[in-house]
This record gives sequence, structure tokens and C-alpha cells, in this order.
Amino acid sequence: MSVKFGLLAILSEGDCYGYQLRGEFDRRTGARSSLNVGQTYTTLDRLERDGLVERGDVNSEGHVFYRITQAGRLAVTDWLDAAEASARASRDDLVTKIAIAVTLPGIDAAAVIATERLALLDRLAALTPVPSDDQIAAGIVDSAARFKAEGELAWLDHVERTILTGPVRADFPLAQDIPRRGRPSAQQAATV
Amino acid sequence: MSVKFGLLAILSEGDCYGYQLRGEFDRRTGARSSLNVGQTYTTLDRLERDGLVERGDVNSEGHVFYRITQAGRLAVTDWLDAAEASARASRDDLVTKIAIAVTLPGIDAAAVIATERLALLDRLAALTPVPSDDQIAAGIVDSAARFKAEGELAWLDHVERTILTGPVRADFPLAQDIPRRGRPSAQQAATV
DNA sequence: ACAGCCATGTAACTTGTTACATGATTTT
DNA sequence: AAAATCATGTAACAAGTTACATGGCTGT
Repeated sequence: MSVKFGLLAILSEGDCYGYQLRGEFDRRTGARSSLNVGQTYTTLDRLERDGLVERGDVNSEGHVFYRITQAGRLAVTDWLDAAEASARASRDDLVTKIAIAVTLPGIDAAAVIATERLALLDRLAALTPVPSDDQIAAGIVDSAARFKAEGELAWLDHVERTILTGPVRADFPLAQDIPRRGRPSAQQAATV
Repeated sequence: MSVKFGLLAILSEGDCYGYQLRGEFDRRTGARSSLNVGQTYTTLDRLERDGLVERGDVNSEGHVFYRITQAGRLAVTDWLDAAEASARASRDDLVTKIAIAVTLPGIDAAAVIATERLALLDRLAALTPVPSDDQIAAGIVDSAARFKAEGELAWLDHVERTILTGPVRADFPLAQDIPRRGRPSAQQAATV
């Protein structure tokens, strides 16, 4: 929801046309990755569909301006007032991958962890091109990427220390003999 | 991609039917949140469409088993061999929210941060019901959630210390006077 | 003339996710 | 008999994202 609400929040500051809005989003979000312009228009269409913005004037230069609605303003304040909590509790690709890898018999989980660690170190290195004491250089998004990478590295170390080297490397065969219960029937299957 | 590849990886251990597969995924992924059964079937359909699994036997009990294909096995090893890197570099809801909030004139960014911090502390507390020295209790997924919450807390503190209190709280008005260039025309708009 | 950016849009697709329908079987 | 659980599936949607089509304007 970050693109959707991000664009909407910017519109709460004043009307924008699509391309301009994309620029504002990028500017506030750090230029390291740019929002695809197309996504701006797609998102505006959906915001309009949901009644959060309206198509406003076309100005003297032909720019199509969008205007936030009352419902839109409400959505922005709700977004800012409520914590991002629930969405953040959701599935994490890296975590799921490691969790699954650990349970796979033929797989060297330590090697998978090593690969991820190397990639994270690379990412960290790319994030610190000038390690000067310039505080402004470390913007919000950059620092977030740094903290995230460092956190994931620490977690990978933790997994290696506690789970992989622990006494129980876990017991995860496919449970083949499931006690039958529910639905399947049709004379308990014709096939096989 | 974690559900898709997670299920596929489990199938690389042996054939499963949908409901069983869901159970295996949950078991390996921590029971704290269960995969919606429907998603298992949806994902299996898509995996089949992509040629990564095949519909196999219906056994004596009527269970519809799915079998991984060669292409599927390849996809699993590719998944495990390559780092999750690029996907992780993508947009983060919390980060985007804070980044945007900081640039919004009327908004008390410190309050937004405070809200997020409280939610994270709640989440952390809920994650540590029994702070015993039981290593096994701290599973992979739980520890990941803990590290993540702690990392985000640390980052929020960092943002507050360095960005909010810094000399420049930033200069983010809507850039209204954009130098005209591109496309709009039609006699430079009839409207307005 | 042509490259390159400004600008608007559309079509298509992916993954995740939920709600619902249906029905069998087991436990209470 | 009713509740719970096992089981298979479908329909529908959200949000992110990319590729492409189209065309104008500006600087070289």
C-alpha cells in the first residue's frame, strides 16, 4: 500500500498531474529507485475508482491534474494515524526460504544462508559508497536499507548459531500416513 | 514468491495432495500463521500452468496428488542457489510511509514514528510469551519476527535522532513551477 | 534531422489472499 | 443430530510492476 498511499498523501498537499506526482514521490522517497511512470497512472486510476481522488482541471499547458477528495483526505489521516502493523506481520520471502530450506533433507541450509549473507554484504557495500561523516547523505530510505540488511545479517548469524548447530536439526519427513477423515470418496477413488 | 516456491520445494521431497501440502508448509513455517487452504490450490493451479508440477495419481482414498516436474526441480534449485536479493531491495511500506510523512508540511512525523514504535513494541511483547532459556522455543520464523521488529525499532530511533532533529528538516513544497517541455498540447488545452 | 526527455495512457500479468460452495467423515 | 474437521475447488480482487503505443517539445 505504500505507492497508493504515498501518492495520495502527496496529493493532499496540492493537485498534481501524473508525471509531476511521480517526480514528487521519487524526490521524497530517495532517487535510488524510481517509480515506474506507468504505475503512477495505474494507481491514479484505481484511486479514482475508489473515490479517493478526482480528475480535476486540465491546465493551460494540457496537464491533467488530480485532486484529492474528502474520502481521500480521511484515508491519508487514517493511514498516518494507524500503525503499519498487520501488513508487516505477513510473509517474508527470505524468512520463508530459510525456514523451508532447513527442513529439506537433501539441502545444505548453511550454504543457502551463506549465499544470502554474501548478497546482503554486497548490498551493504553498495549502500555505503562514501563513508564520510556526512549525515545528510544517509537519507531515510538509505538508512532503512542499511538497517534492514544489517538486521537480516544478524538474524542469519543467529539462525546458524542456534538452529543449525543445535542438537535437533529437526525432523521433517513428509508425513505420509495421515489419518483419513474428510471428503474424498467416489467409492474411495476409482483410479490407482 | 515464498508461497509458490515453498510449496514447490516441499513437493520436491515427494508427492502431496493439497491439504497435506498446506499442513507441511505450516509445519515448516511455524504455526503462528496458517496458510489459507484456498491459496494452496490456487498456487498449485498456477504451478501446473507453468509446468512446474503435474497432477498425479488420485490414490485409494480419493486424494489428488501433485508431482513436481523436471522444470520444477530446476526452479527449486535455482531458488535455493540464488540470493533473494533483488526482491528484497523493493519498496517497504513502513519506510515509504515514514519517508513521505517527513515531507508532509502539516504532519507531525514524530507522532507517526511514535505510533509505529508502540505497535512494534506490542508485537515484540506478543512474541515473547515465555522468556525462558528454551532455545527450541525461539524458532526460525519467531526469531525473524523478533529481529525484524528490533531492527525497525532501531531504525525509527535512528530516523528520529538524525533526520528529525537535524538542521534541515527538509524542503519539500510541491514544485509548482515546472519548466514545460513535453507532450501536452491541443492548442495548449481548451479547458480552464 | 534526430536524440532524448516530457507526458499520458493502456494491456497484461504476477503473487498474495480471502470468501464461498460443496460435501464427506468423525467426534461429541 | 450437530459440530468439527478434512478436503477440493472456484471466483474475485488488491497491489505491484512492466512493456508498449503515442506524441510533443527542446537542444544539438
